[in-house]
Amino acid sequence: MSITKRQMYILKAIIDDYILTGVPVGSRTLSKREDIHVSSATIRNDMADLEEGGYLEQPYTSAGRKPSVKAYRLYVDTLMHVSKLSEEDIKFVREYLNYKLNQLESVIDATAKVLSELTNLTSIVLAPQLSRIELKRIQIVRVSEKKVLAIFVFNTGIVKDVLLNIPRDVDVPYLEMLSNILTEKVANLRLPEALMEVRQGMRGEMESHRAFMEKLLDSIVFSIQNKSAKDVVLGGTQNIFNYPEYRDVEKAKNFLSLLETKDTLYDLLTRASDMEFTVKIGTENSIPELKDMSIVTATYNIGGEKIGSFGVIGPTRMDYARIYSILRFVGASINEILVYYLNSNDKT
Amino acid sequence: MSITKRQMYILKAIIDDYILTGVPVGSRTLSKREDIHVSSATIRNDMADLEEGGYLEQPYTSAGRKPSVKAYRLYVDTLMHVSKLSEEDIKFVREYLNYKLNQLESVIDATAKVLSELTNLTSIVLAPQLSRIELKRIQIVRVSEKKVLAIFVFNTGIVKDVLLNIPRDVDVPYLEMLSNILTEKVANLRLPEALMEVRQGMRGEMESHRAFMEKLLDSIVFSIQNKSAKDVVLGGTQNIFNYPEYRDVEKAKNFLSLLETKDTLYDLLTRASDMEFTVKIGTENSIPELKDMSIVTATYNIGGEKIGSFGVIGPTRMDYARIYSILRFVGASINEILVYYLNSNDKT
DNA sequence: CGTTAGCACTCGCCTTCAATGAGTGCTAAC
DNA sequence: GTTAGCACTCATTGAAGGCGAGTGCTAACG
Repeated sequence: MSITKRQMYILKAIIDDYILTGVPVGSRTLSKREDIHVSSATIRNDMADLEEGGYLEQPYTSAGRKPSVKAYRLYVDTLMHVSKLSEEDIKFVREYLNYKLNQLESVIDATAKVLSELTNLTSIVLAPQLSRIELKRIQIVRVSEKKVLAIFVFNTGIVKDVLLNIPRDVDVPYLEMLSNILTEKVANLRLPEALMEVRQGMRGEMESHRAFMEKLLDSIVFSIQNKSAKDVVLGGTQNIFNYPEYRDVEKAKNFLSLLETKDTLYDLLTRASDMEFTVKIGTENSIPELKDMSIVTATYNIGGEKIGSFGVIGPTRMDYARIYSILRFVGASINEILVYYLNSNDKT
Repeated sequence: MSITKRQMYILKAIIDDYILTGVPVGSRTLSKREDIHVSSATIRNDMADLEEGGYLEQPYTSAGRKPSVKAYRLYVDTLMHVSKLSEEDIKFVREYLNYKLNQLESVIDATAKVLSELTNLTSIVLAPQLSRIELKRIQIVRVSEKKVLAIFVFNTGIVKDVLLNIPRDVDVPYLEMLSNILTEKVANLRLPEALMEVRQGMRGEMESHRAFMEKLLDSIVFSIQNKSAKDVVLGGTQNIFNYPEYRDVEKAKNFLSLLETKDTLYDLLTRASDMEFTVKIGTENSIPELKDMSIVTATYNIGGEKIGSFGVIGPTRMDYARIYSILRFVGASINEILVYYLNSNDKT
């Protein structure tokens, strides 16, 4: 059973219409469109075929048809027409992202905001994954009697620090020495390897160093691992209310609760961190709660390294074409900004 | 027109019942209570009096009565019976707060969580207000060719840092000198005064220092000011759905949107930062959107200094007595934890 | 005079029911 | 292969009516 060209055209028309309105579309509505010159009866026949092929679904006996997951998949893969972003949108992204350029986190926040504003969906942004970046240097600074600040400088220019309470006072030269030892061991390694290297490489060192370093490492491991929840920034969580099909309090509540368990979102995004783009439609998601939601993600880079990802989540009937171009442009913009902000040519 | 003792008792009964159920309470319901020995007719008479006195309201002609803002105010000020927190609750708070004790922010997050869990309301927690704490030291550390980390150590033991891009490379001794000059100028001053002091005290210094310091200061001012939104942490934002009266999507949406504009919440909390406890009931709030919500706040201290506040926000019919004791206990716990965590006896 | 029983009345809420209309499938004709 | 026509389906809408919780008022009672 093959699909005719006209049927394909009708399918696309149905998807477009359904994405726009969220209401199952009927044959008569379609037949009135200017670009369709066949009668409603003909369309009905085609629709019946498409339904048989698994591309359309009927919510109930005499409602119109709505696209199935299979249809959306086809749409995303081949049918949809990705147009350029409008001048306004481009301007909006540029201004918003540049305006907020003072801290790394602000870029993340601004991205979330921009995405949700442009797409009218809930946006998810994952902060740069430090475990993917090579370390350049570790520097330990004495802050007060029992506190030191461990500063991690990464090759991309990102700087991260952790405040640590230490059991006893240490003097500055000792910390400097420690910094040097650590830096030597970890330079050009990624965090996971660096941790292993230090743990193993410590065997030969003095016992007093060892205890201190262990504590240092533990704290770091803890604060890195513990970041999973913190690393996910959301935008436009209320946007779901714009969709009539989520006017139901129960449904909306479910969705919003899902967003609160950021670990799930974190997993979704990290898992997608290797692909430039991913589109998960409805049941294609492994998570049952997401069975009628879609997630579209993209990644952003520093120096060619994919270090984080971002995307949107919403009803399956989202405007994939538009979202695709938005994500593409926003991703490119983030790259630009990060390169500029982090001054990544800095190779001291 | 004075209120009899029995009327007061009935009023309290009505408030208690309404807080529990959210349904306007009728005379018959009350007359069936074991602690009330008068007939429904008598109660009706009393209710009529209380309504005249402005303590009760009728949603519509033949519904039961519900408490007015005036009634809640009376309840909070004199009527309510604040009991001790249950052992379970105490244990819950202790465990949760202590479990999360690794970073200052975690304490804030944990507080938000604990509050929302215990109260079933949305909690708001304000991070420590750095502008209220005296500085101890400023330390500037070179991180890479064009980046320095400005570390602010406060008297309470809190440490805050800002990453700054600098126009040209500077050497370590210069930064050390700068750190010393700055520290000397700002020690024991609060941030606002410190800024003024540095701005004015710079007049005599070398031009080259001046430019650098100005940049430093600007960045700090920016990052402190810009914190307003970041400094507010929410918990249990979905809890509003537990209240039948907020089953209406429109209402819930309004509430949730309000929570998104964190600046408003920030203002509310900072304004309440001087009072150990505040209770704003319904229209007592200056913000019209909050006209049928109540906000209860408390403060937490470090070394006797009120440095932050936290509280809950929800429908006017909240369990003020319970909330009061929860806030009191949580406040005390935060103090303990902060003192311990920050090692505030550290007076280097 | 405070309290109580009784009764008519009000009004939101729920259920029922029929009308509406968008949409389909099928058949017969073009 | 396409179209017109027609009978049928079914969610949605709105009106009607019953239900019941609750009130206000009046009269009687101790």
